Amino acid sequence: MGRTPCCERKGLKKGPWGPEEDEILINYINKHGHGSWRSLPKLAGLRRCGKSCRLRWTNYLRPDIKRGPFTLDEEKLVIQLHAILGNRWAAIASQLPGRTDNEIKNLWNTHLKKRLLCMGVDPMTHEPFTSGGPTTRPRSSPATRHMAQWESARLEAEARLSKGSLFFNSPPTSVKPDPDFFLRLWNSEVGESFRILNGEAKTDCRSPISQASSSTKCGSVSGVTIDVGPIAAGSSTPKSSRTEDPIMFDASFSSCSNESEDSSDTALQLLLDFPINNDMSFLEDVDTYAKPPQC
DNA sequence: AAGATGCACAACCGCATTGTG
DNA sequence: ACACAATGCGGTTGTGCATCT
Repeated sequence: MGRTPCCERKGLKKGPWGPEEDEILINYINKHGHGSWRSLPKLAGLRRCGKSCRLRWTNYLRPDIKRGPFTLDEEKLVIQLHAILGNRWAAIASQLPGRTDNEIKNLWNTHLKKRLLCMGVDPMTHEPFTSGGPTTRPRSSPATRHMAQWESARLEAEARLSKGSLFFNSPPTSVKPDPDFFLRLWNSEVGESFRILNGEAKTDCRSPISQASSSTKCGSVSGVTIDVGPIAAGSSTPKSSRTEDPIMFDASFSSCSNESEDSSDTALQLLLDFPINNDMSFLEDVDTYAKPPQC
């Protein structure tokens, strides 16, 4: 019995949305909320499937969408978060207010990936390519070095995590670290310290977003205002990796046990090892690296 | 000026996960 | 505990626009 395709019904429109459809969708959601996406198109009078409506709303019509080009800081953040989280676009997007996973995915695939490649950094592993790699850029460039530093720190933390699965109360069989840990770390006071340090090192490393509003997600994360997350609460399950959860970190995390203290120290070290002085100047130097070796 | 090519972005598809009866 | 429906997510594709030849 296969799954029935969501748009299998005849008469459902596909392809680009027209302005009148947008208007219908916006009006309907403003008035009633989206409720069940499945039934929304029928109720709103749209000849679209619910999935298409949801996508259109979340990626394009939502009022809080921030349009326009990514700022340098946003790009930096995306790269840093990608190093931590991998292709978990939704999780990355949750750290960039007003940006959608789709948008970030596109940014990554069209710009950042290429740029890293040109720098001699493997966009998937964030490791520098060894000689013979697809780049001609010297291996010891600062950006490359920092990526390598970060990667090794990340690996170290992963190793520690798998070793210390007790920290998360996860079953011994669970060797795979929860990538959300890194996100929580990023959002924790440890991460805040890291950002502050970087902020001191550079005149102002806050993104324009957080400059504009201290209550952005980026800003709010620095408020280690405690929201006991599932991990911190010791109830981590695989399902907890869902990214809709507000990702806040329990400050008591660092004091739950000796082991966790140790983890916290390592975590701090991990973050401090990340590109010192937030040196991602290669991003600013787009022209220098924009053109691939044949790049 | 016209066709070819590349790029950016919106949208779709299918699988995974979660919710519910 | 199970089956099914609903939703979320990531990968991929299609299309329109800009630039190049």
